[in-house]
Amino acid sequence: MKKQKVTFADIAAYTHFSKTTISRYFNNPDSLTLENQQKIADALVALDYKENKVGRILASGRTEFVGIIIPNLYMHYYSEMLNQILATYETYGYKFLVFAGNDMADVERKYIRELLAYNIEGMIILSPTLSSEELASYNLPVVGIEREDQYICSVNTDNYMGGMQAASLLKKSCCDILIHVNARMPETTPAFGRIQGFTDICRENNLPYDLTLTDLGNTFRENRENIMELVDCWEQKYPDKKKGIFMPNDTHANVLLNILIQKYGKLPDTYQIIGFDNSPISEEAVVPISTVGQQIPVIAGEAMSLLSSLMDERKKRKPVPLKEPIHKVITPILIRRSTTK
Amino acid sequence: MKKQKVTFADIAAYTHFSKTTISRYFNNPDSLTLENQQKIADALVALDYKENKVGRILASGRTEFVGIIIPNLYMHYYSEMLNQILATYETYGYKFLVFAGNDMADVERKYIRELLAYNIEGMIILSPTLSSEELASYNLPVVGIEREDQYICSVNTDNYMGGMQAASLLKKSCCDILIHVNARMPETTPAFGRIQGFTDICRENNLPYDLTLTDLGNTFRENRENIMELVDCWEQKYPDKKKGIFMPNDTHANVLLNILIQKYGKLPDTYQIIGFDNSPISEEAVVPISTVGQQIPVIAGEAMSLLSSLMDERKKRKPVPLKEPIHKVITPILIRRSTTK
DNA sequence: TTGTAAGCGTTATCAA
DNA sequence: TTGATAACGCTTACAA
Repeated sequence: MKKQKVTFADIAAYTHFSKTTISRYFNNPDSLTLENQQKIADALVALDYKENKVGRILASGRTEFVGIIIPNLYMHYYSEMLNQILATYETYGYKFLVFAGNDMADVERKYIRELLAYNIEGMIILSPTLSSEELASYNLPVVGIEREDQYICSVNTDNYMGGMQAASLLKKSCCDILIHVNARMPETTPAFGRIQGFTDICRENNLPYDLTLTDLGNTFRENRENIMELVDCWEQKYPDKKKGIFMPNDTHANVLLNILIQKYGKLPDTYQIIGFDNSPISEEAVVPISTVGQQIPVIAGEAMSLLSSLMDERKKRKPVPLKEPIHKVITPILIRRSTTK
Repeated sequence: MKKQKVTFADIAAYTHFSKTTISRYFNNPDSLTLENQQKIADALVALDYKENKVGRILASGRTEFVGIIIPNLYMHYYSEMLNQILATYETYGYKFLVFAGNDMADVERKYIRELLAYNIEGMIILSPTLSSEELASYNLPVVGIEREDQYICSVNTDNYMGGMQAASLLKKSCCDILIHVNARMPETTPAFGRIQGFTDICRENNLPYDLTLTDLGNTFRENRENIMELVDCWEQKYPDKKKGIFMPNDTHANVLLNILIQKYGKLPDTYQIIGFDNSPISEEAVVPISTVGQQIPVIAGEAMSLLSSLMDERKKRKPVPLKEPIHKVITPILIRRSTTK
């Protein structure tokens, strides 16, 4: 068994064509006669040729690589998004170099440097760590997903709509007080729209509401403790009132649900809960949780579609840079399960 | 702003050294005088040089790419494993090209062909789809994780030990009947060891046991329906008996738990449940679920350590191929929570 | 429709 | 310690 690989030169020698013709066979086969195409095809089989894209990259500059920076894969939202992005390989053919940044700015910068060293053609950024201004400065097609996006293209869920959907559902459930728990965040974060959508609906309908902007912590244990405190607080402030609670995501909604069930043996009629994301936990909870569902496959598809067009534009002889970043918005889907009436 | 990139040639011209010397500055700086190192360092800054690894790959053949084929990222086990594998970048510097195969053999073959075209140096395979014999035939360092591994190196959880741990815990809980639910699988699958470990403990201790080897389906709905049937069946076969149930994973354990709670309002004393994996759901369930915990970070680390050594060996002038594949085994950790006494 | 020759940005081999 | 030169495998003018 020989170690050396078959190259265009070998095929050329074997078929008595030039390397150029072999290259053309792969990139522009119609420019060869059918007969010669066949000859080369036979030679490929005879020599057991395996393509080598590194030479091609060097010569053409096209790597077909896209870099992805995610915060982590621990959260289902990110892993499912990555899953769906990877699946676009079938459509666009781009290969993905994946890094998990874990919220460390310098680490992410290092990853980006590494990605650039491999001549990636574009990036998809799910991580919120680096500013869109910095990302834009790399002068490379970039699409952000659900993160601050002032200077870069992006695809986001319509968070405002999601907030409205949640508030409207709780309104229909005849709650006395509508409560939204979320992290404190800058107004430039897409998720900020949820807070606005929620409060706008409450105000429009003169519904009493309570906005609890607080950090619930990073571990399950912290989440649990913080949410238990919130429950105590609500029961003091709103005894006997029917509470409609919009949690920042399904994981936290599930924690709340379990706390209530552990306390009362069941979900009391005085509580309605709605989550966000439609992650598996919302369906798999003891009481299936109503939620504002993000359309992850659609978001991933749109992100790659957008990135692909940016990368195509850049390959043209006369690329026209965008005057303004493009922002796509995907409507969430309200999913009614058993934690709301 | 110029588009063209700074190359070694530019640096050489700027510093009046040769390209070779510039290359040496990066690969073997000690062979230059400190003074000249400084000159070049200054030039890099002055010219804003960005390294380009494509040329290096072409010239050296070292891509520092590792291919990963996972079944999907939907299941927490896989996404967390990927997370931990990606994290080894900090240690080994290998970049990861990730594909999700979704159980389609031909698709996975296509992915592997693509990976080989990029001269990857090795592969980590979590997908069970292709036989280890086929994987070995690619003549590339390969490490399998928790899959059939006759002809390839691998890292697996000690499933036999896991099965014993589960059975022992249920024994301590004084169950009248020990039940293990799992899929029917070939004996070459690592998970088969769980069944053996479980039954061996039962036999050794003369404990009555019930092995239910059945396909629970691929969706939550199917899981739920199938497990509800199992519950009915058990209650008919073992009325009034204390049932100790070892489920194939935490997701299924949680489904069982929820079915019981929905039926009885709480987890009845006549049921003990233990899952497998220690995935978040086991901790986040209404009643925290006891489980046999897989040490995912350890497995990922060992897999890359093993793969790295295989890849290093292969780079030597006189590589010595392994006579036998290396199989590493990682001990699982029993985690006792509230579904067992 | 096909071929020639010059790159692409590094590293490797020799020689000095 | 440094340099000249030839790879590495493919693409791309330009020519025929």
